[in-house]
Amino acid sequence: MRHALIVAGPTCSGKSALALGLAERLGGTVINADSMQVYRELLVLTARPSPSDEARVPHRLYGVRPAAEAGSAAWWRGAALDAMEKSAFPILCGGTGLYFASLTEGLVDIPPPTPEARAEARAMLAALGPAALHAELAKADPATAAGLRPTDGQRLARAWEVWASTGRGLQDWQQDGAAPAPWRFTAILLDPPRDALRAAIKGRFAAMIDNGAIAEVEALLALNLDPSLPAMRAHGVPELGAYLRGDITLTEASRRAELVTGQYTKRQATWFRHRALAPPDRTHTIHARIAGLEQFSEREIAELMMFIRDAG
RNA sequence: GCCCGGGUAGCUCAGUUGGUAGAGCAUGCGACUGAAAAUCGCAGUGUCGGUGGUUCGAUUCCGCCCCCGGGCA
Repeated sequence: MRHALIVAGPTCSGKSALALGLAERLGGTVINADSMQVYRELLVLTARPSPSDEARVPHRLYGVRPAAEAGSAAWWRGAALDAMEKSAFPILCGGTGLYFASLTEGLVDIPPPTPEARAEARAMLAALGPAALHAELAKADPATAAGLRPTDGQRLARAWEVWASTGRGLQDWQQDGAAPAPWRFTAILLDPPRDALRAAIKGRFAAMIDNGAIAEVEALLALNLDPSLPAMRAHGVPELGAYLRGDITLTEASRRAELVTGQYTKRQATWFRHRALAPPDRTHTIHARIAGLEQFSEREIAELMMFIRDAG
């Protein structure tokens, strides 16, 4: 069974720099496991690796999808598996827990929902609200409805689209089970203190503004896409959009973007603390925010390399 | 100096016809099976500006003081 490395952690924890450094030493390919860095139009705002980073080491799945086309865990899983297959040593780097889980735990093989079913589910959610959608689902697919909160609009819509397009309930599909990808995973998890993360996020957002984030949002908005598209909801896009419309000041937009990003790191930390990316003896946690491999001593780097080699 | 309004949770504020208080946001914790930078759940916190008085009991009523707005001088 082939071996792949996972470098995971919350936003702004330093995982991209760490993955880059490791890829250089190990002859690896960095494969994006971040749901927002896949969108072509989002470069600055998602802190995607720069062209010079990409010149140092092969990078895959960054900016490969137009913002107009929503990605999905299933799409990402297939693309990642393909990229892994073609890499000498895959290093999956990102912060999207669900994406990692689609690999390490697998995904149930449910046919993609029909566009009609998806549109119907979302229209029902918008028009009736989650409680009414839950009531409707309870009639059509009681087993799935029983497991969902009447307030959880997004999951209710997902359940509805599955039922409407396959005639089979989501819960029922999930009984089929899922299988992990046929890979041996080793994980390096970054779990820095939250206040360090918040401080770094603040600094990074200011740098994003200096590096063209506003123009990036302006260009994205000019595409006139559906505001419910994932790329349109990336941290900073709604906030800078409000600034561009003149609704709020740039200071306020920055404050809000930094706030939602900080809140997001909490959800990521919760996920990674409770969901194993790899078995305990093949998981290494670093409780600090890091700036890259150069931050470590040669001895620490050697230990890290040995940990990865032994795990493989 | 005078008049008016206000000082209650980290923030914005509600409230108690006198029995020591509550929402939203923030924060903390958690869930998460194809939108996941999404979506959702649970939980704190308070010398109720200070000080005297009335009262069995004051954050609430009264006096004085302090602070912040606004107006008049």
